[in-house]
Amino acid sequence: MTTTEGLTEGLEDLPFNVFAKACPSRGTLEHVTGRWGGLALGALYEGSLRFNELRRRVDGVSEKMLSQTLHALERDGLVHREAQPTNPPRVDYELTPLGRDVAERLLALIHFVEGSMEQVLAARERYDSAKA
Amino acid sequence: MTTTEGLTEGLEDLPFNVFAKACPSRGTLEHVTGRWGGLALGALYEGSLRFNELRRRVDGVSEKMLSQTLHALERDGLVHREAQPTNPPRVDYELTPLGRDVAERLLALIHFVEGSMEQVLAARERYDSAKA
DNA sequence: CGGTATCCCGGCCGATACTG
DNA sequence: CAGTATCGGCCGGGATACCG
Repeated sequence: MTTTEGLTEGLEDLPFNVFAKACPSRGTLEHVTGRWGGLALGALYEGSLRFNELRRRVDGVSEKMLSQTLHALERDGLVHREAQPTNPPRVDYELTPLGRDVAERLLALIHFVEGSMEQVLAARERYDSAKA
Repeated sequence: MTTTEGLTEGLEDLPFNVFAKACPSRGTLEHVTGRWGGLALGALYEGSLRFNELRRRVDGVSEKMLSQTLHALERDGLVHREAQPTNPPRVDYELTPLGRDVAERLLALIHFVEGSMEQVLAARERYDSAKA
């Protein structure tokens, strides 16, 4: 009971409701859960990383998309960018306190999904063979 | 200490690692966190819903995308589809136990983001005015 | 009601080249 | 190293029409 009630009821009355089309929270949620946003936050949860470290950690991301993703997260106040005017340049990215809180909840989801993949794969086989 | 360790360390050795480009968990995570997947799971967390109820609940989703989204989630074993061969037809969608576990973690993230929007909006203003 | 089929546009995103 | 600029494909996803 305590786990099911109050999670979405009356949400229409709250200032920010992600189920409403025009709510800005939907945009931020998409930055966080988007293709690369979630992986960037997850990688940074362990500690600050430089641009190319992050790029190697998030397998498959292009320079352009990583740059865009980091800018969006920085603008939303989830990531802090620390540039040192040295040569060669060095830029470190790290989570803000708010970013850590978001990343923690995101990682709980990610790890749960990873841990459920056997069940998911089994469900897919059942679904596909039932269709055939 | 206990909250920061063991979250991603050694993940490369686990069977499923979302950070790896080819891992199937990345696909499932995208179904769950995608534009409509997350909202569908969130809406179904309260209880089973019919197709058009769901459509009204998830403001802005088209018939096509809702249909696609539900198929993907059903195939992954997160949503159960119950069709009654009546006239007019009635189809109920509800979360599976696995789907509930996923939705719970997802809603924790969603509600946290909703609750943080004031901070996010403030961060954006700071960012934008610093750029200008 | 609960979908599927088709068309088609915008923009997401990868590839490449270039800069400080 | 840490990006930006530009081009182009492809596909997400909206609109519309149609079906059981």
